[in-house]
Amino acid sequence: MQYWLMKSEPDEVSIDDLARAGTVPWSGVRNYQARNFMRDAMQVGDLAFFYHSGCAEPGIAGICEVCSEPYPDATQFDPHSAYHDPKSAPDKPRWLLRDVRFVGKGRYLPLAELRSYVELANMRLLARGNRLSITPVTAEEWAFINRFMAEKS
DNA sequence: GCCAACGTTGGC
DNA sequence: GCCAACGTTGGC
Repeated sequence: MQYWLMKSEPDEVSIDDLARAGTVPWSGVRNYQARNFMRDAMQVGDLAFFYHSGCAEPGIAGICEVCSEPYPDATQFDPHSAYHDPKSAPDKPRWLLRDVRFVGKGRYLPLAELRSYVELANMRLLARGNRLSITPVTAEEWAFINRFMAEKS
């Protein structure tokens, strides 16, 4: 059992979109490190913070759960998709993803607030220059942040 | 295998 | 829109 943080642009898929859909494929990851986390390190049942990026106030919006084994990201083979990868062959797919399931929505935790806690000083998300869209979260970080999720907003 | 050029991410 | 930081590409 491991914990994760997964970034999504709310314009594409927000926590409310996930709540409505129930389950979504985590498509569009085109970074090998993030792919390897999904392909190799994640396990069904792992929990992840759902993070909103590329928006006015980035931050943690809720929690989701890894709910499938890895399988090829269909968008890589779609010439009309922004995530199309012409170098990926259907018999040897380059990009694998997992499905994630909505677990809950918490008090919105802005990035600026996360940065204010010394307990999170070493969090991967907050590391200088971090751009990874999927990062591991330690059990300590999870517990520390998770208790804010239950607060009223 | 090095490394410069380029593209992308993502906060601000 | 800017720009720092990082990843990828491709020539050599």
